[in-house]
Order: sequence, then structure tokens, then C-alpha cells
Amino acid sequence: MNIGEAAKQSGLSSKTIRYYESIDLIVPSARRDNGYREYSESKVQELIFLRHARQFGFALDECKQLLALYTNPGRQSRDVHNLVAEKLADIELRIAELKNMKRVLEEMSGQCPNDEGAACAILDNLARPDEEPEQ
Amino acid sequence: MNIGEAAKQSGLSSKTIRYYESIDLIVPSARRDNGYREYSESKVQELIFLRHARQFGFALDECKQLLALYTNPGRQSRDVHNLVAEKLADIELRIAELKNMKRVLEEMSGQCPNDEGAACAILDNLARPDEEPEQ
DNA sequence: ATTTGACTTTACAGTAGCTGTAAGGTTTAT
DNA sequence: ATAAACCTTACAGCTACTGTAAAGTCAAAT
Repeated sequence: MNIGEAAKQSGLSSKTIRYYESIDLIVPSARRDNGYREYSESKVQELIFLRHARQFGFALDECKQLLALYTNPGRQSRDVHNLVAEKLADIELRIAELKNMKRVLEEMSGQCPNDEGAACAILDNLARPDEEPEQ
Repeated sequence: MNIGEAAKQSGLSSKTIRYYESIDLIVPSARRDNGYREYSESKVQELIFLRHARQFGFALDECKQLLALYTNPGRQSRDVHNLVAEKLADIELRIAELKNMKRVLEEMSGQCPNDEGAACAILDNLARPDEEPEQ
């Protein structure tokens, strides 16, 4: 199938598929005489694989590693598990950071009059230097 | 003070400060005869303001809006409050997305043998097409 | 046979928010 | 005098794409 159909079936855009090829992530099964890219069913599966991995927050070089494991029958599931464990740690860290941002923003937000006046605790807080931890 | 000292006091790098200037976010108080940038205390406060706004997840154009409010005595605290409310909504959405990613990844992770064998539920799941919602 | 439209190709630029590097000028300390 | 530590500009590179342009190809309608 052509790239358009592969895009449709994989959920990636044609542009993204070409981009992935340009960074040596995935090549088409073949090229036709007219230069068109040709994708097999199994290549489409790999494209789907990549889309899913991206959706789970894996960076492209991590996706490359995962895909290499996927296509390698001699892989060890341990290696996959490890990559996922690292990603889970990432995600947990990001959640914690976001929760902290949320907490502080909400606190500041509650102190803001939220009216037509100029006084605003949010702006005051943003301009305030960090207090140094005294030692 | 020179850019190096302003960087030190604000917690931003000199490079970042120059970058912010290049995108018309904040200009130095003056230029010396030798071409060196000169920063006043109040400019440093604005730099700190920007660093904090960035830390709370505001994009640079949002930082620009916030800084404009900060430096405008005729502002209304309502406008600041609104910007923060939008950002809080953003943050909550991102937390929800991350939590969902975490939940599914953990589920897949639990199904992976995590051993020297090739069978791996994680890879199987990543390669599986999305099930279409039947109608 | 031709023309239209929907594909496909490549190449280059732009996005966000910086960071790195190069090549040079200035100031300060020894 | 010279070396180290500043400062300047300009350009490239990073991630993960998306947009645009110019051109070639293919299938269907006229």
C-alpha cells in the first residue's frame, strides 16, 4: 500500500511517517518504480507500535529501542520491562512536579482579589526572590 | 550591573537573558559605551519574575502577558487571576493524562514476564491496533 | 486525448525554548 | 605584557514534528 493508506491505518500522518524514515526509525518495505513508498501489513503494525509508544510518552530514541526489541525474536522481556519501568519513574516525577505547581498556583490564586483593582498577590509572589535556605 | 551578575541574581543564564531580549520579552535598562548590557535592580526583579512564571509552566508569550500586567500599575487583578485559572486547567489536564498513561503502563508492565524469554505482553499491546468503538 | 483532482516525491523553513560554538572585543588581575 | 574572565554577535543544533513549495504520477471524467 501507499503511504497515504499506511497513514490512515496506522493513525500517523504521511508527513510523520516520512519524518520517521528521515531519522532512520522505520523504512518502507520497498519503493515502487515510480519512487512511491510501499508498506506491508507488518510495516503498518510497526507504525502503530510507534504511535502507541509515543502516546505513552516514549521519546523517539526510546521508541527506536522498543521497536528494535519488538522486531528481535531473540529479545528478553526483561529489557522491555526495564524501559517501561524507567518511563514510569519519569511519569511519576512529572506528576509530582505538576501537582506541586498546581498546589502553589492554587494557593496564590486564592490570595488574589480577582477584581478590578491593581493589587495582586500572584504578581507579588512571582516577583519575590526565592528565600534562601538559611544554614 | 552586567549580564553575568544579573544572571546570578535572577537564576537565569546569561544566554537565556539574551534570548529573552531577542524575542522582545525584556530589554536591559541601558547599554554602556562598550556595548555591555546594564541591568538595574528592578530589571533583575523582572528576570526573577520571568523565571518563576516559567517554572509554573507558563509559555513565553504568557510570561510576556504576565510581565506586562506586572509592570502596568493600571492592571486589574482579575486579568492575572484569569491567566492563572487557565494555566491551572492546563495543569490538571496534563496530570490526568499522565495518570492515565501511568495506569495503563503499569497494567501492561504487570503482564510482562520480566525474564530472559522473548514473550512480552507490553510489546504485544503496543503493536495491537486500537479497537474501534462499535456502533 | 486531455484535463482535472488526488495522490506522491523532495527540499527547505518554521515552531518552542533554549544551549553550544565560534570569533572576536573588553576588562581585570598578575 | 599577558592571561583569565568577562562581554559582544551570529549561527547551528536540539525534539518532534508541521507547513509550504515545486514538481512528478496516477486514475477518472470529459
